[in-house]
Amino acid sequence: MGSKAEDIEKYILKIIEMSENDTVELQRTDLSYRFSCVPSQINYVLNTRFTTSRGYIVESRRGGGGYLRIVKLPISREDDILRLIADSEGQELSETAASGLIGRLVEEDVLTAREGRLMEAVLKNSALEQTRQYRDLVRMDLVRALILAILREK
Amino acid sequence: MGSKAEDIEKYILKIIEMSENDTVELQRTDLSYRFSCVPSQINYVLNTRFTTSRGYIVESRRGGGGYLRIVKLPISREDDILRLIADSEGQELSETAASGLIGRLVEEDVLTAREGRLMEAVLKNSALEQTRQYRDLVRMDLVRALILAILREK
DNA sequence: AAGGTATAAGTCAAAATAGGTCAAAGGAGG
DNA sequence: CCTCCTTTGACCTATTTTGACTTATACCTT
Repeated sequence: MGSKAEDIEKYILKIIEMSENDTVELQRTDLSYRFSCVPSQINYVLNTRFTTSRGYIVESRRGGGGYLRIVKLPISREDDILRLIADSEGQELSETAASGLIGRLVEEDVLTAREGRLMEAVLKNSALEQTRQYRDLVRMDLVRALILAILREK
Repeated sequence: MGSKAEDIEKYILKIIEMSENDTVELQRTDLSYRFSCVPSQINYVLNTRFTTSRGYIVESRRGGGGYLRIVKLPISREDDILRLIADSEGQELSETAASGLIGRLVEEDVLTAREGRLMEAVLKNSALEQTRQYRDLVRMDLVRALILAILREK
């Protein structure tokens, strides 16, 4: 018995499929009309199906001319590190671990040496001073954002 | 569907691009006619997009023969950057302002385009989710760490 | 020179537009 | 009935659009 959420998922998958560049932009209200559901069900579908761990990025903008943009990342054929990171929601990352990770990314030529240095600077405890007890969580978030940005470049 | 504000922004960017000396002078009423909007929407676009953090200065004159003059600031010298961080302690930096700043650093070849993209990703609200009410402070810290790292290279 | 009028831009806040969050209610299967 | 997923709605936040009111400058008339 297919749920509405599933239908919406399939519809989005279909239009991503049809798009070149694996990116699709749509409006939440339009979609909710098309499927006769409340707008927030669209968020439900996005949150449960189009997650980073499944290889999607969802961006949005509110207000006039607002939109939802769903980007499918070419994640399947990437190496293990990247995959791991994309799936790191809620995990922590110490300064040392981050530094090691960045180092590996540089060694594997995912980042240039300079990119590595700049990222390390930003990931240092001293830069995350204000976040105190959350800093290892925040650091993980920053690294994830970094990795997603890299993946996004295709 | 992009917003009207975006269209207006693009139009202004285009004519600045075409101008030599990166200066453009136009009339608010003309623009509002061209885009079928109220005049004050032009101010909205100027205030939200052509900000100093993005490297623009807007001057104007009222009354007969009035005008809006938008100047794109020339490449800044190194001490501009220094000054920027010098008095950034405890300051806040919004996502928009950060994005404008990074854009400028890229234009000035302080950062490569890719470095800029990666930094922007890390400075996004979505990456700073956990910090919530401190996020503009944290963002400033991150940018300061970035700039200090750049300065240290030399 | 003073004052009035037309012209043009500025300010500010309300309204409109659009997406986000969260938690309660509903429903299917074990 | 218990659990998990889905559906729904009330309330929140962000961004843009609009308009009423204000201020500045130029020009014309006396």
